[in-house]
Amino acid sequence: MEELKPKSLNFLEEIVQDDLASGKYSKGILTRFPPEPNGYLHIGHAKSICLNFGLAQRFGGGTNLRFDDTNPVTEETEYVESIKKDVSWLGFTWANEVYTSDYFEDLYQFAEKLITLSFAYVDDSTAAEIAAQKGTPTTPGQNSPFRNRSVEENLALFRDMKAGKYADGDKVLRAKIDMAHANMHMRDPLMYRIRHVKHHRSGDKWCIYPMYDFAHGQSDSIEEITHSICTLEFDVHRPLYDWFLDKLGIFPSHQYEFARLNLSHTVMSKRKLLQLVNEKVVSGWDDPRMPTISGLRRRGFTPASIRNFCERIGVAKRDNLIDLSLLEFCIREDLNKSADRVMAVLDPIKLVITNYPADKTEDLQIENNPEAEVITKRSVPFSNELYIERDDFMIDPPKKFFRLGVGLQVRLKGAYIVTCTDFKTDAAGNVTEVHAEYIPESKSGQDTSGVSVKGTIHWVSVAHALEAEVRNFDRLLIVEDASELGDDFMKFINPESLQIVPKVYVEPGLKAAKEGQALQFIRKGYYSLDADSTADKLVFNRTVTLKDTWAKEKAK
RNA sequence: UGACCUAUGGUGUAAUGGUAACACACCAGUUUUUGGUUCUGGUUUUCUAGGUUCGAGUCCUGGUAGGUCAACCA
Repeated sequence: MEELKPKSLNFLEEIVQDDLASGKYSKGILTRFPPEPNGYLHIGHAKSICLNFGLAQRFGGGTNLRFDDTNPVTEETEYVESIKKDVSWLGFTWANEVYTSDYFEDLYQFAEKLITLSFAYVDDSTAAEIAAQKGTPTTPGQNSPFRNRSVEENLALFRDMKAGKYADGDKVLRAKIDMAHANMHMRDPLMYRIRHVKHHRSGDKWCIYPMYDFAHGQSDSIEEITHSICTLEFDVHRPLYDWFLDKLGIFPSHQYEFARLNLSHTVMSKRKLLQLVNEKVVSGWDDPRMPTISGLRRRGFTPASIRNFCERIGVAKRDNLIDLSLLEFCIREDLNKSADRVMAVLDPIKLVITNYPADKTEDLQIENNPEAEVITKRSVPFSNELYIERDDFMIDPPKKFFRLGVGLQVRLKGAYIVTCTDFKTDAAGNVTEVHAEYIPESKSGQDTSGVSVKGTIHWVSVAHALEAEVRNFDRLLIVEDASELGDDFMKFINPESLQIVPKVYVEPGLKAAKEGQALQFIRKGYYSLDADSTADKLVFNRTVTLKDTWAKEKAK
């Protein structure tokens, strides 16, 4: 069936569509996702991943996973593995797994070619001198005294650099462009620096390493990437990207830029995330409060929910701050359809059903998910003593309180309607026990009582309950926008971003729960079994709360 | 005060010179054995001043505001 109105294209899709229509790329398109393996992927990377892989999927092309490993000081194989895991987990398959370090020889040859063409020279200046020569955005730079060395001298020097005859920082290779250029990146940018450091893949083979600007575009070109998509801060690099490809006369890949994702109530920069880890504000890169892919995974987010989120946020070139509530909506939308419902009492108080036999247990059949296409049921034991939530009882219930209070009636989910008759308190006046009578004819599914109630509450049988730990997570920061906080963001950490409830009661069937399994704790939220769980002790992470309109009503 | 990028409801994103719309959020109601879900309705939008045009959110010019760039990082 034809769609009546095709979904509008984003600006990148339009570019690809136009390029394909004009016959520019007869072999189809090829994109790439090029992380530097020096840290863990976060939700901002997910946007880029969905964009790159999504573009290729939509227009019948491929996507390379390229590790941009030109700086051996910061890169490690450990990160390569985590990145591959995260991309796969998100549901994408790359056409080729490639490494910029695979192109070191090609890049070296490119560099010699530019030297031969008098487009590059070896500079003996120190880093400080080069910085001083560079000028400022409003004042032109000065030519380096080494700028006019002969091709032969440059070639010899560069070969000596490669051969390891110089120490780190002694010399660099620079492109000869224009020290007065309005674009700072065109003021004789560095192409190679000396680093006597072991590389995670090439080992000690090289002691000179290409800079990003001399590696990225050429890598794109070598792979014949048609559309090289990156974030806006690389916009000013594009003239240089094009300059190198043009002077080298190699495959003309094209770079396009989009605005990176900013998410409210969190930070996204690698440096700040690292700070959170190092200062032990969080337990690690996969702490469920982190916006990392591994953190979101542990928190209970599904790949589909993240892909859907990336689809919904769209893509453009203006700065943006996406509200966390959209991410929450996406995971609720997914889990509402897929997560089984179970009962867990987080803040327990005992409910005694005084007219139910103390020696009796019933195994009630309760549906797992009312939203599922095929309804399945599970068995839940019911007895005369139950745990219910403390806030499901009030001594002086206000109007529209559809829960328990003396004289009020509720249905116990999947069981009977009960009428609250009494309660007990301790010396301090705290409620310790609630008493109720059940209506035998009101059994769920075969109710002939004729009684109708407004409220339904969840419960767990005291005798059968399983103990568990619950970790309730909330937004990392108490401020929406951390962009102008700088390092002060640490002062705005939400003190309630993690609340551990060491002892909750859950229904006994949860003993069979599997790590990562998503569950809805009825009326409480979506939870997922954490890896910290043991046979004796289950640990559940709260992925997200349910929407709570009663809380809003109460607040009024 | 140089170059470049950007400006549409509270937040995002569409509208490709021809009725400003979709989602989230928010509000009201509906449904509901989850105060969840569903469904319905509602509030709230083109930075500014000129210009081109029969017609401008869209094109042009100026202004304003925000962002990016001066690592031997990527």
